[in-house]
Amino acid sequence: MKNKDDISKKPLTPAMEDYLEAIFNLGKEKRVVRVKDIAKRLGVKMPTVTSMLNTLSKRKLIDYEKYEYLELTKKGFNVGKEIHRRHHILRSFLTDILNVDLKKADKEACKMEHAVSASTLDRFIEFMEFIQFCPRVGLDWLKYFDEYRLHGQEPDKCLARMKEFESGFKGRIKTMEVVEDKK
Amino acid sequence: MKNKDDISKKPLTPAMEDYLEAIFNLGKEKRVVRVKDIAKRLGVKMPTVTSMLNTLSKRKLIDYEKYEYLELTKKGFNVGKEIHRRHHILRSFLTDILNVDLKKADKEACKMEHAVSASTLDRFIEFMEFIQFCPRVGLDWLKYFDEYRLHGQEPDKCLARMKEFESGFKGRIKTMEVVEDKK
DNA sequence: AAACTATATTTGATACATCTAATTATCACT
DNA sequence: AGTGATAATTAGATGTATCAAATATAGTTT
Repeated sequence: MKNKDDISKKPLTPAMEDYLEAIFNLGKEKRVVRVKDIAKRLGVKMPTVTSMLNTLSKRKLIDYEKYEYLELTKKGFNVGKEIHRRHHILRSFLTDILNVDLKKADKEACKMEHAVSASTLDRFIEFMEFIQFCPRVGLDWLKYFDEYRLHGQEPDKCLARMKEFESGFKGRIKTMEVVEDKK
Repeated sequence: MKNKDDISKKPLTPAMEDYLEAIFNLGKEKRVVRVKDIAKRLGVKMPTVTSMLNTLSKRKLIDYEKYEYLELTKKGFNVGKEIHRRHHILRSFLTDILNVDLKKADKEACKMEHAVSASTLDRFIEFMEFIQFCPRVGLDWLKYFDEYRLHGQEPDKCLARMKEFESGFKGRIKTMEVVEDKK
């Protein structure tokens, strides 16, 4: 006979993930996690939270007895942490690279976090690392993106920018060569 | 008395948007759009499609009489086209910039398209334009991202890359100056 | 400890998207 | 025109996430 409800392999819904993330975050911010706070954080009413807590409890993602303090299980903690990580990375991408304002970035990251696989997320990370560390066109370079956004593509400026890049590179190459020589 | 069901200002659900996009795409691929094809495209059963067609019809997004050919209304067409555009742009970003494989990119773009606002989408576009057109580090530059992904950050290579960039820039600056002079 | 307030839960309802099984319509062919 | 195959719809059910109203519990204050 098959397992009656083999719940363990059913994927979590986006809503469940959002609750776990919220509980994870609240757990770091406050001594105890309250229904009221979860409701506020997620913009839902308290009965909705209670109902979801029962679901999460059935799926062994939280320890929960009614009217008592609730805690993430190991499993729930890992999910919450992972979703938080996704949120953080995607929001960084939106704010630091695309220059989206924080509030909007936060809202959109919250939806994107359910759309993007772990491997794609890794690409986002690598891409951001690449921009910042190697070949170190990073932060300066992104300022030009800003200018591009605001003023469009202006050939003269483009030339000027490239000259700046060139001399910037010269400086950096020197610095790096010195470091290399020391080794 | 208020409008009985002021449906016009209710936002569309992601599912509705997916159906409109699918109908939009099928409309371009085939003479007529069939329930069966929509079902196949979206991975749902036919009754689900029928039911959604009724919803879309009530909301004046399609012209639909049962058993007859269906067509997008002007409004539905615009939504379908917009969602298609989002899909396309996000997928491009994933495949062309982050190097995610096409199939995965397609699946993830399909979820991301409901998470990203029009203004953020514009930033994605501008960012991709910026990478490709100005300051023209574009395609070459992305090859280095690939290498970075695969081999990590290797200082020697980083230096080599920067030297390449520098000389590449020199060449381009020359070319551009010639063009500028002609003006 | 009694009373009041804040917090949480239960109950019952709604909306949405989906499914299976049963039914009905359309189309193509002989 | 009748029949069989394909396509579409209806009917009825399920699961998820939400809400408002009513109720119950916990915590605080006098």
